[in-house]
Amino acid sequence: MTDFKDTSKAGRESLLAGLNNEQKKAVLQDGGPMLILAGAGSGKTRVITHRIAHLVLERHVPPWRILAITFTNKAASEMKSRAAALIGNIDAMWIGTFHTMMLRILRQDCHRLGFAPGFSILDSDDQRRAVKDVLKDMGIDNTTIPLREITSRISFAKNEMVSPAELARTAHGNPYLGTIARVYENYVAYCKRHNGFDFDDILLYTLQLLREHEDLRARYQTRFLHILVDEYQDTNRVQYELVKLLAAHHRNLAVVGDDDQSIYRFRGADIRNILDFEGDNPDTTVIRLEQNYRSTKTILNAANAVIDKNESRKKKQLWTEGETGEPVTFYLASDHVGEAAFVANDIRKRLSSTADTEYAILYRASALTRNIEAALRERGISYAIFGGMRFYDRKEVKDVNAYIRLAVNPGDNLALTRIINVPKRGIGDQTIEALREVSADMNISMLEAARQASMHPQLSRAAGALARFVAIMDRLSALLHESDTSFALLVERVTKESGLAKQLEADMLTDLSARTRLENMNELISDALEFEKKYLGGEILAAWADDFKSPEEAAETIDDSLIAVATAYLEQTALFSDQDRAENRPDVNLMTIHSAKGLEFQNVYLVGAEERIFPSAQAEENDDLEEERRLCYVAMTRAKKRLTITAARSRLLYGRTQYNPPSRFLSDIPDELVNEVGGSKQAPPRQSDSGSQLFRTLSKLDSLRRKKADEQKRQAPEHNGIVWQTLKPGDSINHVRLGSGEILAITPTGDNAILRIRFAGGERRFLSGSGELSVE
DNA sequence: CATTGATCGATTTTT
DNA sequence: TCGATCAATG
Repeated sequence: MTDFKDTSKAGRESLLAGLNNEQKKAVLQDGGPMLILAGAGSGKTRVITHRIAHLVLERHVPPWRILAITFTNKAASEMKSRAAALIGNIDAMWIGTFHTMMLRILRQDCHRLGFAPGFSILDSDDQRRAVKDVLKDMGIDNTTIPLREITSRISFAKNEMVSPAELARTAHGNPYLGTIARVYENYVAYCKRHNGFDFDDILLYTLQLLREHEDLRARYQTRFLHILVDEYQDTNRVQYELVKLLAAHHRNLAVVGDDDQSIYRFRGADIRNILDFEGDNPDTTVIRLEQNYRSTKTILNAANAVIDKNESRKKKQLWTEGETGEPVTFYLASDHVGEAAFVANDIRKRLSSTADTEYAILYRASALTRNIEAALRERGISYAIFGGMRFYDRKEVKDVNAYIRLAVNPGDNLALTRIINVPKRGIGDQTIEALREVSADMNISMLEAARQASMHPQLSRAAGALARFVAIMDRLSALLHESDTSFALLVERVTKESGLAKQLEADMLTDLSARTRLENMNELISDALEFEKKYLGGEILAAWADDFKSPEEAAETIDDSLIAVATAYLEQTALFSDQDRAENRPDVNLMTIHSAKGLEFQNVYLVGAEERIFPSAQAEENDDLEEERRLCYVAMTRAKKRLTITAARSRLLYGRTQYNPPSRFLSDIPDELVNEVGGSKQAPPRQSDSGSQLFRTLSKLDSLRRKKADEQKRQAPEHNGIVWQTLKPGDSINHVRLGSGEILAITPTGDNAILRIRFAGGERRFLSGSGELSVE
């Protein structure tokens, strides 16, 4: 351990410098179970990294005996670089996501579960296609049960460790659920047959492996002297069991989280894991990090007031020594266009008049971005939408990777079906279906079936095309297994041999987007080159190092064959997003509240703060309001300096105009913390039952505004028609000729509005200004 | 076998 | 509204 930073007294003190008492306690705590309740902006990452540094530098824990688990790769790399800055070389330390860490264990001993080491990792798209295949095999019409319903139920079952048999039992004769259970069972077999793991499997099978094999269990249990888990409130049951098992021997388990920020129930997070941690471990040391270093007093108090309404939570009260700051701004626009304009104007004003550089617009659902984007574009404000498509999820990139996948794992029928006719080579659905049949009947892979095409009458028609495809795969596989060329070169050969590059070049003549796709493909080659450098240089090495060797020793045993590099590369593309690929800094960041978690901005705009949007309609139906409230808390606590919340009285969403009152969360914010600005010219919101002062103020302002609007109307030339502002969908209306009808939708167009009306004879649209309409 | 119109349906998302 | 997905046609 020669390359660690010096552990002089000065070094030691700097580890604790600037930490508050609670933070110090968390860093210095000996061991045993520890629950660190870290409020938003309380310096959580700092505490974790400093604790790791303390363990290594002061307590002389070898880095390879520390396991630190995060939820995202982004969080992991952040933690790694900050820990490395404090400690020095930490290559041997296991810092990473659950999936990355468990994959390490799985790779080494997957044969004990009946899997081969070159296994594929199925992404959600593969998963869907796998379920489709299973349905076809079972002769189930894939319209009876929605695909997403099946995949999500299977995923939930896996997260809860419910086996197909158990799921069938809990179906209690319900044929719908019974079918899903049978699909689940066949899907598991399907994955095994194809030597593939889906994301849930990576965790579930690792748990199974460790539970069933005492030697492996003992090996990892003794190895990890200290285990740290970040974002513990978002763990699911499998993750909970994994952590529990791995920590069972030394019991030095520090979990860090914030129950108030648990917002991933929909993907299996179980808030009980954090709420019951003390109960599960009676000797737990609980540390509360309640001092916030991010937001103003006002923002914090407003957020506290909102979250305080939740019943099931560990009470926590964030406080700050920071300034009081400006009140929270609330703006109620007349419609979605006005809302977007307000936000965009406000940002434009601040961009030119202040030195602020951080702006984020947050929303509950991504459908809300459209108007915002338009408003920003109109004003020439640059923006970026956070959390779009991953680089590795682009079609052209996935196609190339599918060729590599198939070369590495010839049993991967999903990869095969993806690219057997990409680019087009005359192998259609019929042929693919026939291949599937032959492969199932003969118990061989589809690639093997294609190889034997001439022996099977169903395949004779496409035999020529199939032979050409097999020849391509043979060349690639020969290159992979026999050649000592570089991996990047292999990737380039894939693009050439497959004809993908040629195809894109041809497409460029007619299709402008083909250029981008070609660029992406070339980018993939440089990406592969970069990865290869890292891999051979030992940076990825720790992932493959045998447990108890130093990185140097491990370097000698590492497999540097092309196939090993390819396997590692495929793993990276399956598991890593590319959110770190920083693009030019935009003026404004647009993102969902979910993806804003963990981030902070000087100026935050929370838009669409309306009932049925936030909280969402389905959250209300499912009685999931506490989670929505936590989401609101997360949104508010992203703001450092200024928080603006907006809502619209009418909003065109999913092709319908909705009229929703402002979000109930607004009424939880004490009035003195809010400044309501500007406004609309329409009817007041539906009176809230909360009787909050804010709503009364809103109504007062509103009646003033209405008076003004009425005056303006009187001065303006009188126009015919009806006062559409008082109407809402569902109201009845009369037409001179068509008689009585029901309003379906109202689309404002300035003074006027388009009314979609259902009459006895069908639907018609009218301008509200048309003199032919009258209210009943 | 590839292309085209109808139909459905729509929170949130990482790995 | 908009987009993806899917059955029917040339």
